[in-house]
Order: sequence, then C-alpha cells, then structure tokens
Amino acid sequence: MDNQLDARTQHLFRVLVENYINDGQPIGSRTLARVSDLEVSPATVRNIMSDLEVLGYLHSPHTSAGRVPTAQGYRLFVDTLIEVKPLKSSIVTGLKSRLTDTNVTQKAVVETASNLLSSLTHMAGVVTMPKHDKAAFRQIEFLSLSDRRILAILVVDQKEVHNRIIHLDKDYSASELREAANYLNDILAGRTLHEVRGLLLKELDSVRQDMDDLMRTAITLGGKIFAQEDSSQKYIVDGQTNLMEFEELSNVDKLRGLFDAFSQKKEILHLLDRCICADGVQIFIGNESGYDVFDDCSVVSAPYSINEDVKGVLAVVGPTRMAYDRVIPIVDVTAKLLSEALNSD
Amino acid sequence: MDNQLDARTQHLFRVLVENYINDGQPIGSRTLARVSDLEVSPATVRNIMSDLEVLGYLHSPHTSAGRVPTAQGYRLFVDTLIEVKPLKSSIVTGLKSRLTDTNVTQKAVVETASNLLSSLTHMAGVVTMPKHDKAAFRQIEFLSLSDRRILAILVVDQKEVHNRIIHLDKDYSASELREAANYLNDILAGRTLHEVRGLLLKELDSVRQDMDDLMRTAITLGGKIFAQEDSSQKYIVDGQTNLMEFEELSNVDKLRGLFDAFSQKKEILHLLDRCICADGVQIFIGNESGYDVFDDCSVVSAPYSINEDVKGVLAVVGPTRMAYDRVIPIVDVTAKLLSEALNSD
DNA sequence: ATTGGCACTCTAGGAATTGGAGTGCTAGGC
DNA sequence: GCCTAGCACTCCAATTCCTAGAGTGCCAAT
Repeated sequence: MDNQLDARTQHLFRVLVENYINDGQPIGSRTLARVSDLEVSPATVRNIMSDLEVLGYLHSPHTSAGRVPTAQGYRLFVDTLIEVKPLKSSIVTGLKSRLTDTNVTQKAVVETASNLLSSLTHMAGVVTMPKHDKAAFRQIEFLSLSDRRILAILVVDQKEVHNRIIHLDKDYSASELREAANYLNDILAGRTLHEVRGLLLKELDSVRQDMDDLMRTAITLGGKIFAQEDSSQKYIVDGQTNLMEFEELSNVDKLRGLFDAFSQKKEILHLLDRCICADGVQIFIGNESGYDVFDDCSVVSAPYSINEDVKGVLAVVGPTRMAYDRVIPIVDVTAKLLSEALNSD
Repeated sequence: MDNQLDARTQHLFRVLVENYINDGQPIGSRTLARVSDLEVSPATVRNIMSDLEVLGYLHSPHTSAGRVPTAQGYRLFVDTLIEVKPLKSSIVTGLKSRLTDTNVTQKAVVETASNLLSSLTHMAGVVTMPKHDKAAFRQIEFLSLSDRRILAILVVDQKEVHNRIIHLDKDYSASELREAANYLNDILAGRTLHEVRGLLLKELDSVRQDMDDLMRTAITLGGKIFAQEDSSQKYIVDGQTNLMEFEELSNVDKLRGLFDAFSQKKEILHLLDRCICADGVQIFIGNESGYDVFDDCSVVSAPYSINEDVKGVLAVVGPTRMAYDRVIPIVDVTAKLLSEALNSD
C-alpha cells in the first residue's frame, strides 16, 4: 500500500479527524474545505477524501453523510499525525499530591490512580494491582482459629498484608505455630515471593522422616499458603458510568457487554497483561484489541513500575472517538507518578 | 379512606398485579375479565378498576392503555394479597452449601451472598459488610516500616484482619513495638472494638507522666489506630448490569443515576442502615425509600446477624415491577443462611 | 490538477392516515 | 341497586408519504 500521503492530504486528514473527535458529526467536503484553511474547493477535497476512503482511512456511514475515520484511520492519526498536548504543570502537581499521600496502603493509591484517570478523561479508568511475584517476603504469622483452621497473615514488601485461612489435618499447639512461623521467617527472609513459592514446593516434595517435626510443620503450612492463588481483586475500575454518556455506546447491549467485561475481569486482564511488556503508552483502537466487547472502544494503556520493575498497567477505556491528544499524556503522566508514588514506600 | 376492599375487587386487583408483574403490559378490562376466572363482563371490571384508580391503587399511562399498579398499589399487594412462594428445598440446600464454605474469609462469604442474590433474582444484590462494633478484639501486631511509619495489623473476631499504616512523631525500636503490642493484647483481650475504642480514648486523655514509657507508647499507638475510620468498602454489590435488562430502567439517565448511587455508596448505605433495625424482610417500593434514584425501583431487604447480634443488611434492588413473591423468600432465606454461615466461625 | 455545475442518493423529520385497544357513559335487564 | 351490552370517543403505535438538507460522484471546462 502506498503509505506516504502527500502533505496536503495529511493536513486534511488530520483536520478531519480532529474535528470529528471534537463534535462527533461526520465531516463533509464543504465543511472540511472551510475549516482546513486551505484555498481549495470542496470538489478537490472530495477527490482527496475519496482517495482516503479507498486507502481505508475513512468511511461513509451512508451516501450523503460526510465521512468519519475508520479504526485504521485513527491508527494513522495516532501514529503519525497527532500533536500531543502536554499536561499543564499545575495539573501534574495536583496529580502528584493526590497520589503521594504516604499515609495510605498500596491499594488505596491504586484506587486513587484509577479515580484520577477516570475523572480527568471522563471515561473509565483501570489500574491493575501490582504484581507480587518479585515482591519480597517479609514476615508470616499464624493464628489458630477453631477446628483445625489457621489464619495466616503474610506481610509482603513494605506494607502489603495478605491473609488466608487454611485447613489442616491435625491440631497444632500455639507454640508449634509460633515456632513454625519463626522458622519460615528465618529461611524465607528477603526472598521474592516467586522464589518462596519455588522453594516451598521443592521442599514439600522431599518431606521425609529425616526432617524434624518443626520443619515438617513449617513446610506443610507454608506450602498450603502459597498453593492458594491470591484471590484478591486484580484491578480497580473507576468511572464506568462515564461510558454511558457516549452516544456511540448508548446501545444498551454494547454497554451491557462492556460492563459485564469489567465485572468478569477476565478479558480485560488478558488485554492489560499484553500491555505490561510494552515500554510506554500503548493504544488499542477498536477491534485491534481482539475482543468483541471493545469493538467501538479504544484502550490507552501504560505500564507502571516499582523500583524499576514493571508491576502493573493502567489504562483508560473509552469510545474510539476520544481525544487521544489529551488522553495519551494523562495516561503517560499518571503511570509515571504512580510509579513514583509506589516507589517511595 | 375506605380500606376494606370487597373480595371480588381484591381478587381482580391481585390478578391484575400478578399479570402485570409477569408480562409488563398494562392490563385492560377485557383481558382482566378473561384471566380472572370470574363470570363478569368487561364493563363491570371497568367500573371496579375505575374505583381502584380513585383509591390510588391503579393508574392509566394514557386513556386507552389499560392500567398498571401504582406504588401504593404494590404496597397493598405486598402487604395483604401476596402469596409468597417458599423456596424449593433443593435451592435452599444449594444456597447453604455455597455459603458455608468454611475455607474463606468473611468478605468472601459476603461476596458469595451478594452473588447468590443477584443470580437468583436476576437483579442487583447488595450485602453490607458486617459491623464490627461488637466484634471482639483479638490481637494486634506492629511492624515498623521506614520513616517513622508503622504497619499495624489488627485481628478481630475469628478471622478478620485489618491493617493500617500510622505515622509517628518519633522512632520506636522493634522491641518497644513488640512490648507495646503485648501490652495492648493483654489489656484489650476479649473486649469489643467499641469498648476498646472507648478505653483507649479515655486513657489517651489522661496520658501523664505517671505512666511508664511502655504504657505511653502503647496507648499512643492504639489511639492512633482506632482513631482512623475503617475505610474498607462498606458493602458488596453484584449483578448491577442485570438492571440494564429492564425496560422500565432502560432510560440511560435513570440507569446512570442508579449506577452512580451504587458506586458512591452513600445513599444506599443510608437506606440500608434504616433496615438494620427491622426485624425481617422489609420492602421499599418506588419513592417510599425517599431517594430519587430509586423512584422506579424497589428494594427488598433483610438484616442478618452473627451470634444473635444484627451485623448487617442484605438487599435486592430491582424495578418496582418485580416478582415480589419470589424475591421475598430469596432475601429472607439468604439472610438466614448468611447469618448461619457467619455464626459458625 | 483543479474547479464549477449538476444529477443523484440517502436520511432525518414532519404530517397525515389507519387500526387497534381501551375507556366512559348511558340505557336497559335482572 | 348491581350488572351488562352497546356505542362514541380517545389515544397510541405503526405506516406511509413527503420534503428539505446534506453530501456525493462524475463530467466538462479551465
């Protein structure tokens, strides 16, 4: 395909996309000729638009309705034509101050980020919870409940706390539990959760008579804990309802599909997982994401990291017709600030 | 107002409401005469319907559209005419088994309950998290983070764990923290959180030189922890999107209002708090709740308790035109089973 | 290559029409 | 006095028809 558009064509295309993004109406040749500030007649513009349509960048809803960008058109726009507007520094400062409130848990920070994304963009904000694989084990405690059930409290990194209930085959005394905890704390100190998991699984395999009771107990308990998947919620959404404002999504069925996707989480997580390896802002336009529910949506995402390690992804979800030039820097900056905020722990 | 309707009128009214609930179409006199199994002509039915309209139980959307129940009509129906269908015992068993999975945390049980409510009714299910005021203090641990920040882990009742980060004015050594925790564990053991809060506040007032350092430290830390409001989410919603299916709510603005209410939580919490003192199932029909967002909705709620103390409320939210005879027992039974499930801890 | 002109297409919206559903009223029957 | 049949009336929902407006595509002229 002839990828190089001549300068005038590019200009017209950009003006068209910008205008369409602004007011949502298909743009006709006359309008475009007027707003483009070029001294050309509508007829000329028509020819050019016709070319662009053949190339797959534009599309007519019907014969007499002007043109709108296709997904491919948005892609071209975003990749080569867009002029990203940097955020006002006052906004950046505001974001920063709301994110770096050291008095809150990681989860609260993530919720704030999600909220900021959605309120700045008037679309839906999504932030995945930080991955814990590389997080450092810090401490474990056991508390015995009734009936051979034990509450395990696991502290990770600086301030994340997880608790799980495990069932046991036999009773353990309080002191046994304390000693097992001490033992585990000893041998696991400073390791990453990933290592911890591996270690325990290996040891569990080789539980033999030559271990003393203490070790056996400890390994058994530890194994049970790390065998469980962490069932806590994997991402935080905010501003879902903003999506109801958009006409292109006002079809109740589409909306329902989207909302269900948000609450089932599966598809969205898959999509976001794919963004985690990208370097900066990544954009999925319309069907590019590969998920039907997002057919009329775009997702603008960026990974965030803690101490240089990528730990999660944040994203904005909205209609394909969104103000990319505004959203991209918002996502970009929020990701950076979130990284900073979590780093400082 | 003449409150006693004659038997035939009651019968007709009930049939009308039941039919309207079933298929959502306004009922005309001819239809009603036919389905009511009474040997009366449509004209007679018309007269009766006209009376019911004067009394405020029915309403015509327009001149030639049959009639639908008003909120007051639903109220009459629910209070005096309804025949509640008991749940099949197989369903009850199913509910029970899903709720009494002892391997999970309180929060998970509440989430399950919410999910059951929504999936059984195809409407939205809401369950408040158990109140903790009367919950027993069990144990507290301190973990020092960097920068004079401390992670406090608070175990309540049998298996609820809360963690908070507190800021301090000076550094404490690990052993100081351990001793403070021990001290607090000692003096607070077995008390309710309510008592604990009161106790600490009182002591905090009278922190004087005559206390030793240990006590001062402990009281200060404890005070800081219990001064913070518990910011964890206060209720769990499931099946919001089910509400999109109902034509009477398909107005995007109404739906948006509802969804926003769910995510802001404030109004819904107020409403549910009012139910907490009721004894059994309570129903708010249309504007009875006093909140505009619920104008076209009904809320069917019931409190649940742990060890005889009311700890929370669960509810189903749906359109006023809902199958009360099905929903009421579902809410009722779920509340009882949830109580049981949480009791057994 | 660009432009003006013109015929053509399509849609959104309004006006008019029609059939169906249901009511309210009245007069007559039990 | 209650019930009923009949009838005129009302209103809505769906259909059709029409028109104005917007925009295109093509062609011939520059």
